[in-house]
Amino acid sequence: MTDSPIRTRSTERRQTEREESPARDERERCPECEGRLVSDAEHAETVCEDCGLVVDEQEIDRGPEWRAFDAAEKDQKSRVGAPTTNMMHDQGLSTNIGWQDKDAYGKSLSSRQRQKMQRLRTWNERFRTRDSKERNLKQALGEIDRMASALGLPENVRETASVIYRRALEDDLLPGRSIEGVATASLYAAARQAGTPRSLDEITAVSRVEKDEIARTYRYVIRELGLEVKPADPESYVPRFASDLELSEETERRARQLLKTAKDTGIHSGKSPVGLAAAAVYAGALLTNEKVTQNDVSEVASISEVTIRNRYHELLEAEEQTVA
DNA sequence: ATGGTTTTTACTGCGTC
DNA sequence: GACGCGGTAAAAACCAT
Repeated sequence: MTDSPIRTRSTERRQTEREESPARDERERCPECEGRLVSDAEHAETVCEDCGLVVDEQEIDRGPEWRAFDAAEKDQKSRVGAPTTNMMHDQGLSTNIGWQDKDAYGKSLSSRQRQKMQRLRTWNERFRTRDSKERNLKQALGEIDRMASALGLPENVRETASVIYRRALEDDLLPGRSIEGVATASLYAAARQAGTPRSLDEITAVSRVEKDEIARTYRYVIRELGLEVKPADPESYVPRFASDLELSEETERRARQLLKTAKDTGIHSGKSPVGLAAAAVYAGALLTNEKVTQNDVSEVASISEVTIRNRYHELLEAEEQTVA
């Protein structure tokens, strides 16, 4: 994978700057003394020959107005290149070779030239599709990064998500699906695999894609890639909820305990893991006399209060029976 | 598409601060 | 009276078939 010579950012800024400072007319005169103006290349100024008035500074572009701290950032921010259009898969940045066997003047090409052009077309097409995949990847990875930090997911999850996305790309799973959708699905899967799951609702909140599409794409990706994702363990939600609600270690421990016995009793099957976790946290707080309302828990867990009520009754009941 | 299960929504009543 | 909590019925969402 080598550095693509093509830069992806548009040239908007440069163009507007140019419009604001039109080319200086040679015969323009100094506004003060009507003296002849000369441009001083070394200092990039235009000065009056007679009175020394500096008429214009900074004619030349001394470089980017932004700073880049590493190569990747520089690559991202670079504004060199042709204007772009979103109507082409590569935003019109790549080379196009006409299909007609004519030269720039409209004359027909010799057969030797024709063959050469044909070869060039072939290769150009190959590079272009490879390029488009890379751009695709770049965009997706950026998106994954954005969502991951919004959800407070650690580095290793992003890594995993990237790997999943790459595999999806390799296996040609993209056609017919949006980059966004697959990126989101990858992250969702990665978070679950890493044992730091985020509910579909939470994911949806930071994604640009509808919940349905995420779920659909997720199932598809999992199936096609043969990924094994176990159903989320309710316990894996507990630490996050507990810390969001600023609850004690003890409460957290109790919540875990409740979930364990729930598993043993088998009342957890079929119920949503998030709901179970939320209920356990609430029940745990109850047992340690910490004040949390059902409403509080329902908000951090994005689960209805009713579900919490139903679940935590079951949890406590199961706990009592095992003790007895 | 369908039917069974779970979750959500909306509403009501009770007790407490 | 607002708030937290509990319960219920009906609607919606989910899931396997």
